[in-house]
Amino acid sequence: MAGPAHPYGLYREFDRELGRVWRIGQASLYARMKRAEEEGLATVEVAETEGAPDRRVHRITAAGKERFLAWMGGPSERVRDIRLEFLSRLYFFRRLGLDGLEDAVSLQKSALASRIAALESGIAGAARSRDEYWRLVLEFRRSEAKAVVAWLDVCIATNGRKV
Amino acid sequence: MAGPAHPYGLYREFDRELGRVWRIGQASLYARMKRAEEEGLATVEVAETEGAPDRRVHRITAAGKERFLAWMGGPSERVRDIRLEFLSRLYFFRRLGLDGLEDAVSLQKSALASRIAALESGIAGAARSRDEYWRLVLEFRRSEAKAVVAWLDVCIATNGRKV
DNA sequence: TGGCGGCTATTCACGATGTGAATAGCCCAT
DNA sequence: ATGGGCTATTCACATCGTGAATAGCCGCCA
Repeated sequence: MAGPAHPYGLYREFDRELGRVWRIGQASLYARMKRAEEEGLATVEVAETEGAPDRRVHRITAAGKERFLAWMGGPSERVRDIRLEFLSRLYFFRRLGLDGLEDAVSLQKSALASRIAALESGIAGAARSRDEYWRLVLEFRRSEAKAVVAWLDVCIATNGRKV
Repeated sequence: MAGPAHPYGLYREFDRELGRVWRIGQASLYARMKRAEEEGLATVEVAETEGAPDRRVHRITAAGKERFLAWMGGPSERVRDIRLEFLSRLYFFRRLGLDGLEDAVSLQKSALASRIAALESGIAGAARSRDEYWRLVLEFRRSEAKAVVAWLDVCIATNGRKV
């Protein structure tokens, strides 16, 4: 996405930057990139180097770009995935200088809004049926979801300030 | 802990109740109970039944009880684990009629308090060094941690009301 | 000059973990 | 009598991540 890359180099970069959020092992990144190739999301070309082992240089395909951008734009379905996914998206938005962060934020916020609405109806139901435990569980989830919404607002504000 | 149990029966119970929080497959529960036996946390006795296959009845040992109670009391180190762990603890506190929930809550709260303090010093540092991304990441984590603290207060209040 | 440590780059073998399906006997309904 | 469903356990397999192995080349220091 930011030009051709080989796993080793990408790992060095990620380990310093994205690695603070999304810890990924070297061998794991190799496996993912190999899989991306098998799925036709990237093409691989072996490039010779001077005084170093050959590199398996990966180039993203149209299908790969599409998949990546869909992932960048789309909201995370599960609240617990936002921690990893949205913070990673944020990293890529900044790293690649992409725009559309505002859209991604609003999409995620509206996904969270319906999630919260569902949780609140569940909470009301649990309260009605005196299911204290279930009510607490749902309140936990609502609390988390609301915290993410509040953070997304901070996120937009910060980004707006920068632009 | 609530008397002897065999995996199949325990699964039926968990699947209905705890399963709403901690989804665990049947084969997975079997594996865990087998491992508990291997680690000396439970003893197993094969019991014959009338018109049904034999049961591998598990009985918790002293070591197992100790381990379980330590887990019940101790806070989750990572905020993201609280979702699963603390809600499971809450389930067992209620299911087994144990007391000590207040202690577990305060322990978790103080663990979160130091976590939040560390995050805030990190946020200040990131702000100083103009590392916007890292600041947002840390603010995300603080936001989550604070939401859990707020929920823990609700949790205590609810439980207090019941007693 | 010789060899040792460290860097680039990739691969491999393994362990943990979870899941669907297989197995097998028994009961009940049609 | 027989097919479906329940109790109960096990198996084989896919996924996923990790540490270590491999291998060539470079620079450093004795």
